[in-house]
Amino acid sequence: MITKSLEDYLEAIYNSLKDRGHASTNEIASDLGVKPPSVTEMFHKLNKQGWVNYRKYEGVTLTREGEEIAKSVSDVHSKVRKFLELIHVSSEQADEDACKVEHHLSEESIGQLNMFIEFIENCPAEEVRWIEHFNYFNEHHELPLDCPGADKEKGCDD
Amino acid sequence: MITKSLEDYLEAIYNSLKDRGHASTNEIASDLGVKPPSVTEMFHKLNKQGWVNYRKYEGVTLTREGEEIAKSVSDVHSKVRKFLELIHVSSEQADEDACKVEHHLSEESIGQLNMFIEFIENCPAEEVRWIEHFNYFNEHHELPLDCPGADKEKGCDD
DNA sequence: GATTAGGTTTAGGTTAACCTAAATTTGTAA
DNA sequence: TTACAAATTTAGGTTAACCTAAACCTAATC
Repeated sequence: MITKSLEDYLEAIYNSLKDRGHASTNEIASDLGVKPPSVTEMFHKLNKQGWVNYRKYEGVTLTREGEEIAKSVSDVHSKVRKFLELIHVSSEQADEDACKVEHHLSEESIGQLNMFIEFIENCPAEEVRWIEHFNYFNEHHELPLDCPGADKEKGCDD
Repeated sequence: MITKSLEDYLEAIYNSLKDRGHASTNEIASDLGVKPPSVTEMFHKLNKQGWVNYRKYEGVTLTREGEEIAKSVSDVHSKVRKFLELIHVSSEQADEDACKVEHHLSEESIGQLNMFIEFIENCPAEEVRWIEHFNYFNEHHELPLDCPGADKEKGCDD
């Protein structure tokens, strides 16, 4: 079974591989603010689940399944962060909070949050009956005809 | 130190006292989906912290400090729920997610979320340059003059 | 007053996720 | 090649929050 903690490790590994090209015990430990032995232990668990390939003293890589999980967690993270930034939470705090919140949203909430963000980004800062428009967007998956963004180049459902 | 779990118990106790006038082991157990012995154990911890008055076989009441914590958790809960409902998450799911998210938001994010909700509720569904207006509201703590809600009876900063 | 049912607590155990200290491996430099 | 420093793992321990089973209270009924 996946836990919040295992998700955190997968995400950290994913980011480390992306940013540094590798994921070692010490790096992940310092990224997550834990001690190296904790990381080794978790590497074993992730390996047993088939989410990473672990080779002693060398570090880990993600399996396809592990990468899928990591990507989806990371995706939720950036959606939450984006929303928080939209309502003017500082980007450091938004990122920190996203880390914690990312494990606790249902599919439904994630979907709606995404819908909301997409709507705002595609129909911004204009004379807009925005909540009515959002309701329409929510139902039809495209901007209403009288929305200033609707006749522009970019649709809302990409 | 307070933990997510202790917060959950305080909130459940608070709601039980409000809804039923008392908070017994079995009730809290069933509210939180745990077994009675777990509740007894947590009652002891809460009692030791000075957040509840625990009397064996009788249940708990909240101390002033306990009630303060419970109220603030409960407050965050309803803000998160309200926001999720605003973006059309079903109310059951919104409530469920709020339960989990409520423990993980910083003061800053809570404040901004509140600001956002207040803004929306006071400046709704009109011809509104809503994100610009939100920016203004965020900065000045009142609706801009050209906001349809601004000349109505109710201000934005109550 | 004795019995009993239901609620509550105690006793003891499990698990996840951490930790420190000690051992081990690895790569590099003398 | 040997020796050492740094990284990693192993061994063993801690804590929070749960659990089951058994013991214990309490209030109602006979």
